[in-house]
Amino acid sequence: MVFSNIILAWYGTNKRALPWRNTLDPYRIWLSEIMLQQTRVAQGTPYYHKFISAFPKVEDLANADEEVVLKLWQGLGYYSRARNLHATAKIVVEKYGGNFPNTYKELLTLKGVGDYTASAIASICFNEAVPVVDGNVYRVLSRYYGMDLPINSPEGIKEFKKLAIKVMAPKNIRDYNQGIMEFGALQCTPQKPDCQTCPLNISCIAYNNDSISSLPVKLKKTKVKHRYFNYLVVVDANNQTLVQQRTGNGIWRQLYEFPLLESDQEVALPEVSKSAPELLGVQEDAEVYLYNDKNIVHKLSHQHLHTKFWIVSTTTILENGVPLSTLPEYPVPVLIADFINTFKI
DNA sequence: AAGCCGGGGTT
DNA sequence: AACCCAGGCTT
Repeated sequence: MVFSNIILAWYGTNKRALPWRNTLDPYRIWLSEIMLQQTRVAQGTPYYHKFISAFPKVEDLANADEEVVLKLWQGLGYYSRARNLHATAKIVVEKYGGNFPNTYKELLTLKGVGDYTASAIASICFNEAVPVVDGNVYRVLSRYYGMDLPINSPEGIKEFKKLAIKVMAPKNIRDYNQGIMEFGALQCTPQKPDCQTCPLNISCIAYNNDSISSLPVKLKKTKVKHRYFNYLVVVDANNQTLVQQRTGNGIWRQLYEFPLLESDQEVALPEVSKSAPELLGVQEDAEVYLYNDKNIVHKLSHQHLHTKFWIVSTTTILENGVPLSTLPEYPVPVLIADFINTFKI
């Protein structure tokens, strides 16, 4: 039996009933694919429902305020996906009359749509014979065909794409693409794959070489950078505080946070008491105290944020202050959302 | 070609 | 603590 036929057969009996599997609507498929980039199905699914409910059609998403989109995206991470999602919705409405492009090549021009996502939409919605090569596919192909090229090297990317084209099922690419990904997610898992019940084990090179655990090969590891965040949570006599929007190219662009004092190392109370009032534009006699006794270490994939929240209580009435009660309306990073949820004066 | 961009689940 | 997740963009 051929590889692709086994994948198709396996998919037929093992596929999950996922919310985006009952439609071929490009809007819904696109939305699900963007949300699932580097994101597990279980984590993305609630967001898919929220978005479909808030924005049933691409026009609804295009017409929404960016801040509303970011707020709905809050907690899902990689927030550039939300900004690109919104931009692409506008393009689809304005340039394509509300209809998504129907070819891999044209889909590739959309913001936030790369090789994988263009292939996924083209194959699932339009049955175009282009293979998806995501993390699941790298794993399945590297093991079954014994490919030990690093999956994140330029040669590896090229060779795995060639192999993926060679072994795909062009006549039923829609099910094959979803099938090989589902197979990677459920059967050929990163750790402890279920090789005993695997329909491909007899001809799987890695299984027969006992090299399952060493495939796929991936280069380098991300070095974690340590940063020290001091958030200044000012509270004035009217229960107002200050928030600001992050700019630049770093983390959490366009999300909101409290005024931030970043330092190379830990900062102590006297230093904060001295600099906070002027930085916030409040009176010198403001009362400053540390809210969290121990550092909150917020872990991103490439940064550890050692965070202290400082409460700055002042009699000054903030001119640009916002009521504390409105904080839940702002799109914020999880680090800030967690604080807001527990903060009681 | 390499680095950056989140948050959460598994082991 | 390390690894990975239905990757893409920037430099």
